Amino acid sequence: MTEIDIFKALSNETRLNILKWLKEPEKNFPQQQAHLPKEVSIKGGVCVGDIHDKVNLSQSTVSHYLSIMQKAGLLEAVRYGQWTYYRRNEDTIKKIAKFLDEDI
Amino acid sequence: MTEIDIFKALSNETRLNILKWLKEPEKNFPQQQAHLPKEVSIKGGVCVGDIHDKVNLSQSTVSHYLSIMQKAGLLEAVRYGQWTYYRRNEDTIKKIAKFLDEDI
DNA sequence: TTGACATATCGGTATTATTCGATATAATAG
DNA sequence: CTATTATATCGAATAATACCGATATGTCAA
Repeated sequence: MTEIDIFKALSNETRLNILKWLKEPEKNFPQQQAHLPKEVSIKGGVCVGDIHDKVNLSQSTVSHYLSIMQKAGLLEAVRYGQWTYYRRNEDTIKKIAKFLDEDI
Repeated sequence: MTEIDIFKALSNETRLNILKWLKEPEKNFPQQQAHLPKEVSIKGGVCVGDIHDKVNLSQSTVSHYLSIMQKAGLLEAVRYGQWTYYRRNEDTIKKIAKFLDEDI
C-alpha cells in the first residue's frame, strides 16, 4: 500500500472508471444492493457482479482488478453472504491527493 | 499525455524521486547549471548527466525515463548546446493533482 | 446433501515495462 | 576535420501486467 502501488492501480482506464462510478453508486448502479435485506446497508458498496455488468471484461479480470485496488487501499471490501461489496476508501484517496499536491 | 500516462509515469520510484528532486534543484543538484554561461539561465532546469549522477541506473535508462516523463507532460526539456535541461512542468502537475482531488 | 450462484484463484498467453550495452546523433573544442 | 562529450535511440533480455477460460471456494436454498 505504497504510493507506487496506488499510482499503478490508477494507471488503467477500467480501474479509474470503477473508482469514478463508485462516487455515485446509486446513479451508476441502479440495481444497487438489490440482494441486501431492508435492514442492512453497506453505504457506497456495490457487488462484483454489478460492477462486472458495466465492464466489457471477464469476471475473473474484474475480480482481480478490484483486489488490486483493495490492496492499494483505494477500495474496501465488505462481504455479505455470497456477495462482496466494494466501496471507496476515501481516506486513501484523500491521502494520495494530498501527497500529489504537497509532496510531488 | 492522458491521465493514464501520467499515473504510469508516476508509478516508479526513480521517476518519482526525480520529480521531487527537481522541486529544489539548487539543493539537490549543487553542481547545477555549471555548463551555462552567466547570462543564460534555465530556471529549475537540470541536465541529464547531473540527474544520472544521482541515480544508480544506466545513462540510457535515465534518458528514457526523462522522455517518458516529458511525454506525460510532467517535465519539459530545454536544449542548450550539447546539454538538455529538464525541469518540472508545474501546469501538468497541478492539473493531475486537481484531477485526483476533484474527478477521482 | 446437492445444486446453483457469486466470487476468488490458478495457469496460461500476449503485451508492455524495465533495464542494459552498443551505437547513433549533435554540439563543441582543438 | 577530428576527437570528445552529452544525449538519444536501438535491439535484446527479463520481469511485470493484462487479460482469458477453467476451476476452486464459499454461501444459500431446496
